Amino acid sequence: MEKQTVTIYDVAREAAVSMATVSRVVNGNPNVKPATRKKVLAVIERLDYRPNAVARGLASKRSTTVGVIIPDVTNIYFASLARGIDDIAMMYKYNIILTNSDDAGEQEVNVLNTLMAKQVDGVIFMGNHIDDKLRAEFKRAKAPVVLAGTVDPQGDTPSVNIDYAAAVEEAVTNLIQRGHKKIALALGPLSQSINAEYRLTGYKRALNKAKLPYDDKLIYEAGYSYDAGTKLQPVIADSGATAVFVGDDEMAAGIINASIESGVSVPDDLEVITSNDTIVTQITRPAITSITQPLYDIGAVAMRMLTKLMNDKELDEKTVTLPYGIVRRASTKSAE
Amino acid sequence: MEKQTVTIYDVAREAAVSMATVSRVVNGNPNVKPATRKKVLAVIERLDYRPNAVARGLASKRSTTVGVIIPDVTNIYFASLARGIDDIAMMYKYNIILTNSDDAGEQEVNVLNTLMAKQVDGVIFMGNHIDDKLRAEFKRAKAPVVLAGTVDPQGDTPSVNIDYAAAVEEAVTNLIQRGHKKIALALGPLSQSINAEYRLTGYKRALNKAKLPYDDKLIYEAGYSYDAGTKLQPVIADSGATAVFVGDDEMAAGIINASIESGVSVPDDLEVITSNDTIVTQITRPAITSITQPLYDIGAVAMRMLTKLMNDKELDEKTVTLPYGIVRRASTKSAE
DNA sequence: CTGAAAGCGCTAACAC
DNA sequence: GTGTTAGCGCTTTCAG
Repeated sequence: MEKQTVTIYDVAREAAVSMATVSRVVNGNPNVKPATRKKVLAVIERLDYRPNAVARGLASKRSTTVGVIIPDVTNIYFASLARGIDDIAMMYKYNIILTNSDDAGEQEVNVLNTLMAKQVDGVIFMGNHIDDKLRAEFKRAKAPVVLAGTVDPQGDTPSVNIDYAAAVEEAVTNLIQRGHKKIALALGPLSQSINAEYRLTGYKRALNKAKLPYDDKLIYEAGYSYDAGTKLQPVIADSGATAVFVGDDEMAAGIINASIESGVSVPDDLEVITSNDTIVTQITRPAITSITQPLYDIGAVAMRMLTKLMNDKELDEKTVTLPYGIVRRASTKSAE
Repeated sequence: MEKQTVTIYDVAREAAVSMATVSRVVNGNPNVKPATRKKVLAVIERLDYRPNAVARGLASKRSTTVGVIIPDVTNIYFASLARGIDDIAMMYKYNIILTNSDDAGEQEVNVLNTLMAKQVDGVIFMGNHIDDKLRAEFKRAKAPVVLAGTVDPQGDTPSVNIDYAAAVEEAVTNLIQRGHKKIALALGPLSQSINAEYRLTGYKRALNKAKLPYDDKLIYEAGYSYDAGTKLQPVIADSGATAVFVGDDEMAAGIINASIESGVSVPDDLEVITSNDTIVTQITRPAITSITQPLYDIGAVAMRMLTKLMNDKELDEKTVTLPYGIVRRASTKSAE
């Protein structure tokens, strides 16, 4: 009971025109007499003809699909970017091939290659770290690549981000102004440049400006998860820190809940500021003060840039920096 | 500076064999003498040849990509399913074209059509409701469709779910056994069969078994969000209900936080049970008792079923029901 | 075990 | 405006 597929040829025959003409009306080419267009459209309707995108892709060398590499769809931060990406893609009639990479370099390279094999017209890459191998693959790829919510210190690849260093600097400066001397920094792996080169830099700058000493015992490396946060909390408590900047919302939630359960008051004994302003920051009690990022827009802007690149247009700026904010909630004390 | 693409023809020429032979070695067809295979492989390596999946798709009529329709990637429940889907897909060498539908019927139909145009070999559909229009499209589609975490009361389409009615019945029965007489039910739109036909049914069955009266004033319809929960809470409080079953974790979190902030103690004044056991249930204080669902597996099993269908194999069962559980947390009192 | 050749369904010059 | 004609890069009979 295989369903019969009707092709452009069938339409051409029934409408008594050539394939070329049918192709023209399907693609909205203006060089068709209204009468013929109407006739063809009628046949298309009657036969319920749907163009085969694969054939079209082979002939035109454009697949109207873009690859999206994401560490894990289940991560709300990246999923939010993905939503922005998909909405804009859809607006421009592109589809998204979405693949999870688990942030693993090898997997990222693999995935990139299968995407190229599928002839995607471009790719949007999200990840926590970019190494030389990956950078080389990006260059080698015959389709443009844009980074979303992902930093590359080398800056070769077009990207959309906020100024992570400045955001952390501002948050930590806030903390310092409220009198804190020992401020902990809880990050994901320091092997990732977002942590080692951006967040840490912002933290150091804030300390520096205030002439506070830098103590690497206050820097903590943990996983991006709630459990990582609960495990880290006692260590932070032991350090004597009275405030902590956290690189991930779930981790921050873990730190807060573990603090309270062990009798450490937030914000009285420990102020907490986190990074991504996901829904988690509103659910905890106290709710968490956070850097705010235009997550959806980061994805959306990245996709817009990609459409330009796919059409061989110039980019106004290669490295786009979107504005961030800081939203105060109950995990920090009010300013003096 | 267009990158030159090397084709199967180039490989054939360089290896002094026919395209057919190259095709055979690329596809692992055993009918190739080891020596020739080796020779071809060497050339492939040297030329850095990568098969063009689009051309392959056109010739073979299999794109090795499946479409995934999801209400919103940003929704952790569906994203978890998507992760299971992608992992299994990858295992079977399929890629995923992911599209957001916002649960909107029209958009779902559109998206399904563009997926078919892209010649996907199958599609996995996730959504909160299936209407006749959609059902008709599923039938009309020339590629198989499997529902994941999505019920269709008609049961025509293969699907993977838990027994939502039984789960709610068990949860509510629990509540009843602890002495509750007025148990509220907070659901998403009753226009969706998951709510109107499954959860509500389970709720009624529990009441019935316990010979408790059914009062439709205790049934609340709200959005799947934290804010919807905070807005709903005062209404529930006014109703005099001493317990509530909630259909969405974020909504439950909203109810809990709003309760506590308005002086209603959870679980003493109001016991709360929710549905999806997402990370949210662990972050609130009190943490939320929940039905547990094998989210990842629902996606994974759905994808496994789809691979069978795509290879014209029979399904052992068309409607798969995976086991659920109930995990007790602090939002409910311990059993007597 | 290998090759020749005919498409897959569509686009894109190029004529007319 | 419209038709003709090559392919796009690969799979797949069908011979041999």
